[in-house]
Amino acid sequence: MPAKAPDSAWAEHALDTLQSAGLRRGGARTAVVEALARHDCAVTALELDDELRRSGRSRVGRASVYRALEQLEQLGLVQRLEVSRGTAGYERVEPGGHHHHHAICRRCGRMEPFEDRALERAIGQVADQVPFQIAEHEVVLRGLCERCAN
Amino acid sequence: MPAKAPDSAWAEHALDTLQSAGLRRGGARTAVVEALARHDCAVTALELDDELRRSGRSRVGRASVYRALEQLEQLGLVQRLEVSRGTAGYERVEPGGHHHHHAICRRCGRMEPFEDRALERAIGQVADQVPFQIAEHEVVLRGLCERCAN
DNA sequence: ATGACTGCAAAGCCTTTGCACGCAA
DNA sequence: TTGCGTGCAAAGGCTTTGCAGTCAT
Repeated sequence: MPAKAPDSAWAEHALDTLQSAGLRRGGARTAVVEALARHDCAVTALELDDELRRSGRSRVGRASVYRALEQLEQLGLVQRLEVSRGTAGYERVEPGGHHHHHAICRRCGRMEPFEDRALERAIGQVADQVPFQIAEHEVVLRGLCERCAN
Repeated sequence: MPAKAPDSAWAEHALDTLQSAGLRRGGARTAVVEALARHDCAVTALELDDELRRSGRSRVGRASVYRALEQLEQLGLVQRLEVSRGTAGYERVEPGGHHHHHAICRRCGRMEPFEDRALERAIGQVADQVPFQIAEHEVVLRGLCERCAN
């Protein structure tokens, strides 16, 4: 239940890309894209599933949520990262390249996004030196959040 | 079956730290530390388990491997990271602070370690700006390795 | 019409937990 | 001797897969 304005630009971009990839605009798939568009930071598949189930507009199966997320990930429309032991989080990838990274609390799991140009620059240079064709990257800082540190 | 010289310095440091924490030098725990000392990059719990099981010197239960890894992680002696969908990898944390990050192939899972001072510097600065008490960090570059890119 | 998409339930996989026995200190 | 450490088996939790019905095109 994110009280947020959805990123319609991304949603449209995502749906178009899906279509270009020869995929149909099924109900579940569209619902997942729209739900994702309402989150600015990583959400787990189960959270999205709950959200969709509660909003009640359409019955969306959990499997469909996972399937949609996997396709979005493979098309480079969302990025997957481990938000807690054994649980994955997914978040939109903006076409522009703009993105953030995360600081995650070891104790309570709270997640704080941050961005830094110098960091991106350093990563860009390293990506060129590695014998890989790098498509994306992620940085995770772990420690204690303000609340848990006291 | 890593044909490598073990990092005995780390192994001793780890066993000492465990002892200082009031933990006993049980057989399984020691075996896990020694196995870890023979790897320079992330290994999964199952790989360690297999290794210990095959070397056959002592029967080590899978649960003990996981328990040992969790303790080592909490003491900051090993770092845990997701090496593939749903599977964690663990690797030694050198007392000196020296460490590397990883480039992981999307297709075959191959992992290439790398290190970069400029990157570490940038991360250090960001860590100071975030409202968290950062204890560690990890950077993962994802893309295609040389073999899979062709 | 036709095959992709979906929901439901079952299966998979890695990881954790329960329990009784064994061992370090 | 004491209770931490361990192995084994069972349980957990997230994710994936199988299948038949449904819907987009």
